[in-house]
Parts: sequence; structure tokens; C-alpha cells
Amino acid sequence: MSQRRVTIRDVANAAGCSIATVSRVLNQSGPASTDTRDRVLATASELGFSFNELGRSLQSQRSRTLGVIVPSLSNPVFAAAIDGVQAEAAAAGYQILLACSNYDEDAETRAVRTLIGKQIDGAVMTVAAPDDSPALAMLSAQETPYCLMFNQPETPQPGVGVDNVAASALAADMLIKAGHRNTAFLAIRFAGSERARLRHDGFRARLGAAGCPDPVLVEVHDNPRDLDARLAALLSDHPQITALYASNDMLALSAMRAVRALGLRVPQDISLIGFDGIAIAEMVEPSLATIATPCPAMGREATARVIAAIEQSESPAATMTALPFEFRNGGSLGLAAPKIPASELPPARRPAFPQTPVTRRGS
Amino acid sequence: MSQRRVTIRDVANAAGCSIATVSRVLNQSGPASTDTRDRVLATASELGFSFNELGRSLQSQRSRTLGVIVPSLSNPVFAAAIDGVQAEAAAAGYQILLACSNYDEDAETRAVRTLIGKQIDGAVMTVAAPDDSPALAMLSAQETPYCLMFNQPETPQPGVGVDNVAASALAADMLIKAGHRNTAFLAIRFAGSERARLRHDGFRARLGAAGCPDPVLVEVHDNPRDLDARLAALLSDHPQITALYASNDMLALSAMRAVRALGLRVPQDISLIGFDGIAIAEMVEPSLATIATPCPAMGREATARVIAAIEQSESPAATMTALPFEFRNGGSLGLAAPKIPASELPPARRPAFPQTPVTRRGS
DNA sequence: TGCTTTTCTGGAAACGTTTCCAGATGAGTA
DNA sequence: TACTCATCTGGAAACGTTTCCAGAAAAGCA
Repeated sequence: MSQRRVTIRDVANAAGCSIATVSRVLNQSGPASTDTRDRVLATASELGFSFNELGRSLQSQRSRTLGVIVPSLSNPVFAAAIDGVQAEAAAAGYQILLACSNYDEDAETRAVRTLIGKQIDGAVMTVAAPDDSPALAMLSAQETPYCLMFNQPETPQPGVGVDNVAASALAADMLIKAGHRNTAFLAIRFAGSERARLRHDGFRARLGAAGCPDPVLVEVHDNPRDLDARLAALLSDHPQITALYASNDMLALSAMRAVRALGLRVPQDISLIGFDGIAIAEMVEPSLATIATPCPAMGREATARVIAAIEQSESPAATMTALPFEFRNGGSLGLAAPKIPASELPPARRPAFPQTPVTRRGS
Repeated sequence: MSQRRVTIRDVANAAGCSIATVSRVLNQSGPASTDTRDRVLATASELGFSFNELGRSLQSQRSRTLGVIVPSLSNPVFAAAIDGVQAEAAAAGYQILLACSNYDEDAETRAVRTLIGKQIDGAVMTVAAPDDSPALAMLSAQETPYCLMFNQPETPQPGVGVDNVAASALAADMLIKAGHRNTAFLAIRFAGSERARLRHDGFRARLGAAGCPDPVLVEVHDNPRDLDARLAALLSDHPQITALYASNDMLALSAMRAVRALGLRVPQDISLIGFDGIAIAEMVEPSLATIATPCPAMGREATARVIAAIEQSESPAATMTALPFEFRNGGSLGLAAPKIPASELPPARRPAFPQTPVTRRGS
């Protein structure tokens, strides 16, 4: 019933030559008379032959496959980054083997072990703790090139990301400029993410430098009801708070909903700044002010570095490529006490006012 | 410099036995004296041996790898589905090889060709045109089991999805119930997606059955400015329109922004219903009324079917598994002309009214 | 014509596994 | 003691490739 796949040997037999010749012809890797060349090409396409990459990889010791490990797919930042990885990999003739760690370091390690077993040529990943990661250690031990995305380790490692501290200082600047002094920092998985920590630190440092009180640190759990409760507690415990900085856009959007559920308005009662710059942040009303980062570029860049390392068969430089970020203003950031003219803020991407008013029923 | 990876042969030499024995011990696939067993196990872990799955797959003719092809990663529905695929595959000990087609049929075909080359055991995918897909034909020819996601082909094919016609009839019902009669259907890539077409057809049929005029079909392009222009034209050409049904949630959210940019309010001036039920739809204000579909379950189910087919070495039944959908009400759906009490509509998930009002500065 | 050089070709080893088969060893039984 | 039988073990083939090597054929040149 299930016919065997056609192999190079079948082509050789049908074309009346040896497999060595078929290989040479199809790979254009050696001489062949015009005659045999044509014959091989014809039979190959006639039989619908295509290489078994397993055999090829086994022989060549190169699988042209990249491992990709991200914490989750439900956060659009990772989806966007993978999009970049995928595009760059495909363009260079590599395939990607995808795994999700669900923010679990053990799962990370297991995934790396599996991927190494599958003989990936390199890996692009975002890990929980880049500075002491067994998963990364395994890759190093195997001399498998890798490049981090999003992570910002303390130890020198190959990676592509943004300077979370500087970016958060910028967020602080924007809040300060808009007259905010009393703020909170909203984090999810604060313990297990060096990024959340760095964003907090950068935010706090800049606020402190400007003479503002430290932001109140609010750690929320994955459970959506948790955010509601914590926000209610926060705002009744600290009624002077006028702005929230969320460690990522998804959390910021949840916070926007939660703030409203408490009967408060964004930005009139509470201003909100997010981090990442995901697409939907621009689509909501009010649009979300955020630190926009180039996620697909991060994926592309990390992949490019890994592929370059593979093809030069040396490990990528243990340095971070810091990609540019920018503050993208949005309606979620309002003035706390108008000390400076709003014109000094960058313009909101999505104006709240109509561009082309349409006359409708009476209105 | 770059030390060779440790192979089964290294273990055999170090343990003083043959590779056959090592294989038997490590796979528990044959007898071994307690003595050799211990020795092999010890040396294997000492040397840090792990199998080269390439060699294994070549020999066993099974790669334990699934190909996954989706049109894009930027639409969260696909990310959610892949999450499901990944989880189900990992649980069954399979890895996934991911490719994106960017809604391009040629890219689809190329991807399948590559994946077949990598000897995937099966595929889970969403294609542009399931009824006449060269990609699917290639898989069939190779007798590689596959299962579609989201697609709703006319010809019998293995797949998991929702009944788009019935779902859209439900959307129509909800609009009709809320007093809307004059509507438009917003579609993106209408030509290249049987789902958009079926959603339109189901919507139109139910409207017609209720004596409403056909929805105006608006095809928008990927360019975001295009939506603004088309919506402006639509609403000035058809001032009687009170509601829009968008072929997916991302488009609905874009439309919400565009409607506002025209100086109109959602839902007071224009009601909006989306399709998919992505997470952010619940987070925006007003929340998006939508036909909610179980995306991760779609991925899981499709994967389960493919894996079952692989392990029984027969192709999956050429039938669609129709997953349940539901209408999820949201603030974006308002009453056009209150003919029926709002209480007959399902409750909105996110009440617009505060749950726990917090006293703040004066207010 | 005989020689060298080039061009073309096929055998065989290798990549890392699994598994069939047969041989060796040891224990149990008559 | 000789026999059977079960248990353990290693050699070798196979999976589908690439590539080294050497031999054969053809072409070039004196």
C-alpha cells in the first residue's frame, strides 16, 4: 500500500548510473556528461524525486534547522519576534523548530535537550534567567551557536534586545513631563524576568533623580481577577497615585480595563504607559502610550547573527546588540497637573479627534 | 577545537561492548546482563551521551516531527492555534517545524516541499484554498497525514474548525435582535479566504431570511489607511448603515478605530461584531462583541488527529471536526432601534459600569 | 602511433542509529 | 556427562545521503 519514497538509488537505477553520479548531477557538485546529466535530470523529475534531508544532514553534519524557544505564544511580542525569526531563517534556507517554555526553566532545559538531539545548527531564544541558565550552558557545551532575544543578561552573552533601563528612564521622563510624581510599577512574573526588574529599576532611578517618590511595586499574577484586586488595593492605599507604568503592553491593556472597572477614567484619573509597542496598543481607545520596541527586527537580527556564526563556524560574539526604542505617545497618557504645555510631548499616533467628520442621522 | 559529539560508538568503546548492546540497554529494547547494563548506563551518563535523532529517524523512518504552516503569526488566532499545536505535540513527544505562508499559495507549496524533505511525520496547517491546494495534494501523494485548522473546505478533508455559516447566522441574529437592518460586511483578503466568503454568505443568508437588505460587502486591503478611506466612503454612500460585521477580530478592532476617526461613536452610531474571540477583544473599551471560537483547542484537536493517524499509520478521516462557537457579547454592539429589551441579549462580558467604585480626589 | 592530460564514472566508506541473526555462554534437566 | 534451552552478545546490514578515490574512456599533443 504505502509506497516507499523515491530515493537517490531509485533515480540511479532508472537512469542507469550510480548514485554518486545522481548526487553530483543534482547537486551540481561534480562533472557529468551532458548525456547523463539530461538523463538523470529527466528521471529525477519523472519519478518526482526529492532529497531526504535526514540522510543529507546526517552526512553533512548540518541540519539547516534552527531551534526557537520562547516563553509563550499568547503574548504578541513573541509571536512578532518569531515572525522575524521565521522570515530571516527561511530567506537563508533554514527551517525552525519551535518550542514554548511557558516561563518554566525546566521546560526550557528539556526543550534544548530535545533540540540538540534533533541536531539543530543554532538556536534563537528568550530564557527566564539568562545569567545562570542550564539551557544556555548545554548549548555552549555542544558548541551550538545561539542568540538571545529580549533578554538583557548581566554577563556577556550573544543577544539582541533593547536597553530596558534607558527605555524605562524615557517612560519616567514622559510621565514627569506630564506632571506625574506618584506612580506605580505593574509587573507580572517579576521574580522570573530580568526584564521586568530592569524596567522597574530604570524607572525608579529616573524618578528618584527627578525627586519623585519611588514607584509602588505591584506584582500581579497571571489570573486576571488578581489584577483587579491588586489595583483596587493599590489605589485605595495610595490615592495620590496618578500614573501606572506596566512592564508590558498586554499587562497595560489589562490594567486599562481594570482601572475602568474601578470606575476610573484613563487618562483623566489614571495615566498608563506600557512597554513593547504591540500592534493592538495603537488600536484601542484611548491608544496606549508605550515604549515601542522593534520585535520582528529583534527576531531577524538574532537569527542573522546565529546564521552568520553557523556559516563561519564560530560562536557569535558574546555581546548584546541594542536595538533602538522610542516613546510612542497615546491617549492613555494625560496630564496630571499641567506644568508644561502638552505640545512638548510627542504627538499621539491616533488623534482622538475626527479627521474627516461624516454627517450622520441628526448628529 | 570543536569536539565531535559523543556517539553510541563512543559509549560502546568506553563501556567495552558493542553498539548493539548500548542501543539495547539505552532503549530497553532487548536483554542485557545487570553488569553490562550498569556499565553502559554509567558510561553513557558520564560521557553525557544523547542520541542523534537524525540517525534514529533515518533508521526508523519516523522523525517525530510535525510540520505546521499558517498564513501569518501577526494575527493572534494563529498564534493561539500554534500554542495548542505545540502543547499537544510536545505532550506526545513530537516537535514542530514552523513555516509561514504569508497568505501566498506558492509559499505554501514551497513550505510543504521543504517539510516533506525534512521527513515530517504529519502536518497541521491552514491553507489559502483548501479545495484545490497543490500543497495538500503533495502531502496526499506522499501519504503524509495532515489536518487542517480554520479551513472549511467543500470537498471532504481532514480538518478542525467551526461552521462559519452557522456562526455568521448567529452574528446576524444578534444584530437583528438589536434592531439593525442595514449592515455591511468587512472583509480582508476576501478572494483568498474561503472563510471570509462563508462568513459573508452565512451572514447575508440569515439577514435575507429576516427580510433585511443584503449587507454591503467592503473589501479592505492590508494597508491600514485603506480601511479609513473605505469606511468613510461606505458610510457616506450608505448613511442608513448602523452595524458592521467584520470577518475577523483584528479587522474589527481596526474598524473600531477607523469609525472613531470618522467622528462616530461605537456603538451609539455604529455597532460592531467581530469573529474569532481573541483575548484583546475583551480588553478594549467598549469590549468587542464577537463570535468566539476555541483557537487553541483547534490546534490541539488537529494535532491529536494527525498524531493518532501517524501512530495507526493510516490517514486521518476526511471529515471536519466542527468545534463549538459562541456569541460573546460586548459593548461594541448597541441597539439600533430598541424593539426588543436589551435583557434578551446575552450579558456583555465586561460591564461598562464600575464594579467597585473607588473614591478618588474629589470625584 | 604512443603518450599525457582531462573528463567522466562507479565502488565504497562514512554519518549515527536500529535490528536481524547467529554464535557463545551458562544453567537446568535427564 | 551430554543434551536442551534460555540468556546474553556482537557482527553486519540497512536507512539516504555525500565524497574520496581510483579506474576507464576520451581528448589533446608530439
